[in-house]
Amino acid sequence: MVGRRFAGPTLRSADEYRWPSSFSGFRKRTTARQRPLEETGLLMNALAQLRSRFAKALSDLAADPAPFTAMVRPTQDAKFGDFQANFAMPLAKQLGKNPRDLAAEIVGKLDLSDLCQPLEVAGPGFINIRLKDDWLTEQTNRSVTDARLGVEANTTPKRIVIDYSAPNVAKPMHVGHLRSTVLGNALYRVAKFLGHHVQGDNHIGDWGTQFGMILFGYKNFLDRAAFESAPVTELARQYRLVSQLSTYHDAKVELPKAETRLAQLEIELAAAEASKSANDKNAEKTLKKQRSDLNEVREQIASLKKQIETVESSPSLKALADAYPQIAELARLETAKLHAGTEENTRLWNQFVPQCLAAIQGIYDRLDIRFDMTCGESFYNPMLADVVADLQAKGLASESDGAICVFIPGNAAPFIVRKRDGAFTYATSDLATIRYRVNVLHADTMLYVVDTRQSEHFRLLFETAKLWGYGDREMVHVNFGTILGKDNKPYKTRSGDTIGLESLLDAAVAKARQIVDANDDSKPEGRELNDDARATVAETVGLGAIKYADLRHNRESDYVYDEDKMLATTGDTATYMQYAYARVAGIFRKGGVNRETLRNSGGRLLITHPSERALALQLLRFSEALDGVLAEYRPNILTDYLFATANTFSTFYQGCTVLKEPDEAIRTSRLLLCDLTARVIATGLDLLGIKTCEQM
RNA sequence: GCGCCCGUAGCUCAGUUGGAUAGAGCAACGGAUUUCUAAUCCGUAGGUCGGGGGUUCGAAUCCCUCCGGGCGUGCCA
Repeated sequence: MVGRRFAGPTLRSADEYRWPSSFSGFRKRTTARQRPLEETGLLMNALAQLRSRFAKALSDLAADPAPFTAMVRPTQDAKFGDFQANFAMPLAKQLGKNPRDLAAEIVGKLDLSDLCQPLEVAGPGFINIRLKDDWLTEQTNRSVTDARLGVEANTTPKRIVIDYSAPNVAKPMHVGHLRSTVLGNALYRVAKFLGHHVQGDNHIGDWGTQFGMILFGYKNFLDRAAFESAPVTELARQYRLVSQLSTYHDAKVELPKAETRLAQLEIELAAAEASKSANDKNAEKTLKKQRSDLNEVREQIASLKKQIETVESSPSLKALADAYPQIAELARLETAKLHAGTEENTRLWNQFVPQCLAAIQGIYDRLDIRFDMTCGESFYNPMLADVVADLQAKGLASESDGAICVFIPGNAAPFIVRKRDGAFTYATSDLATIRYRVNVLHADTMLYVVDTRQSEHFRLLFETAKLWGYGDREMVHVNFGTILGKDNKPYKTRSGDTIGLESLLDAAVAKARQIVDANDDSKPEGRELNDDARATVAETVGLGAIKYADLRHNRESDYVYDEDKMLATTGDTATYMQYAYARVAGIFRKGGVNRETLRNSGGRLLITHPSERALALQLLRFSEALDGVLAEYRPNILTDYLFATANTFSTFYQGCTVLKEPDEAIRTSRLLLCDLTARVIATGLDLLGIKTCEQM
């Protein structure tokens, strides 16, 4: 299971975590808040502008025009124009009118002549909208000189806390941390770019049983020399060792039980098969279930045997296992002592945590992942007793079977905030976190970028938080699916171990290097990149491939980790976008064009070819794509957009000469399009946490 | 047992919350190049949106049911 949640190293004052008083780049925008959007002159999002116009026309037809203006959207097929309004049918029904007549009526009282060509009513009452080239060129000209590429910062920014990555710092990060980290970071960047006040919070695991294992290993099995030269590696080895021994003893106990159960299931199945009468659907179903249970137990047994075999095949491991039959209990004891605040364990913990964090930071640096705060379990630990007491005082939590639980109507499982043994759970910690995020950070919205398998936990958590008095805040479980191997099972090594994140990155970069080498070697005029440059490109391409593959899927789907596909040089991959960017960069390099000068040259966009219009329109839709990402926390909307943008550019570049264009005004216009394309692609990729190269 | 999720082209996946003739990529096939970077572009073919029923102007999308698969499920996080 993916690690998640565990607390900040040392207790820090709340002051450190207050919202920054200044958000440079956003403040100016917020002053425009009260003015109608069109009057600010900043609004370039065509869709928002159209909706706003339609809202006026609908104001005396519908009490609340919002749901209807939401039905103004980009067309799916260019033959219907650029946008379409689909509200006439439902609105006509509500008003008891004919939809086509209503559409015509609205078209009649709407003057959009500055924006688009005359509106057309089609089919049962669709209103088709096609932007005027004049308006398109005007907007594009504005974007060219706009640092924000025509994307308006939100006029009513929210305070958003995004909880992502959240590894257990006691062990190396693995493939299971990839999605939360990559997805969370992309959402973080997009939300920030759109003007929200965002706090990226790494809710690390630094207070749980894993630390007990490290402490036990350190005290009993430490290789002092190894620890002194590479402390984190040695601590990770200790964790693995203790965990392995403890698993071994568990497996020894579990194996006979599983075998008994297997035998029993086999007998039951045989009996059921013998007595089954033909065409009995219920019996068929039961049999199926039994076979599936049987398989499950067989797999469990195989896994247990493997765990046992691993230890017993190594004399040294076996000796350790025999010497410490109670190792799990002993490790738990170390955890308990840490929680109780004994001098030695506290001192060791204070020594280890910063070292572990520094190691993890190495991966974050490489992946360019940013957080504003790192508060995990240890940070919230002192608040937990009070959380439980408060829940009890308010009558929300009660004792059941020795544990303190919150029962949410409609949910069979209780939300356990204190175990029978008195220990708190991550439920308690999550509640303390919500209270902190609301009371101290003043969060309006709290996002949890966590594996979908924990959705039940979050349902209970949010329900409990609502009852507790935080119902006015938005809490969203931004859930995501599992990364699978090619066998369609959760991605593991052949021997069944989880895959370390570092080695995953290295493998992708190494593969990218081969591609970069092959491509550069085959250039008509010989290689262009020295070894250092190739290494940089390979790092950019390799890491970009991993991130993009993760982000381009609908987050809720599982997906198969396939290095060949994610690093393919054709198709919907980061490489394709990075290449599109490098091509544009090459145009400026080759033409000796200073892009800054170009932008301020006063040159205007001229539409002389369909692919120029298509590209300009596509570039103006950047803002729509970003809004789409945040509407449902789906970065794949941005990957789709970027792929379409790169594709539209390639088509344009195929059909339109740029540097070789003899007409200077047209050449300038096309250079402006190239410049804008490069900036949109680079910015879009950057918002996904993906880098670009000037040359590749 | 109960709960949640999924099933879309040969493969991998989108599908803007109910809109027009369901879209991409890969693979396949056909075409474009004395390359402003071909890591490219254009085109062709490929579908009972798991099956059935229902709701309505209109369904891949909402409801019911069946089939197939995944995940979770009282003291791990």
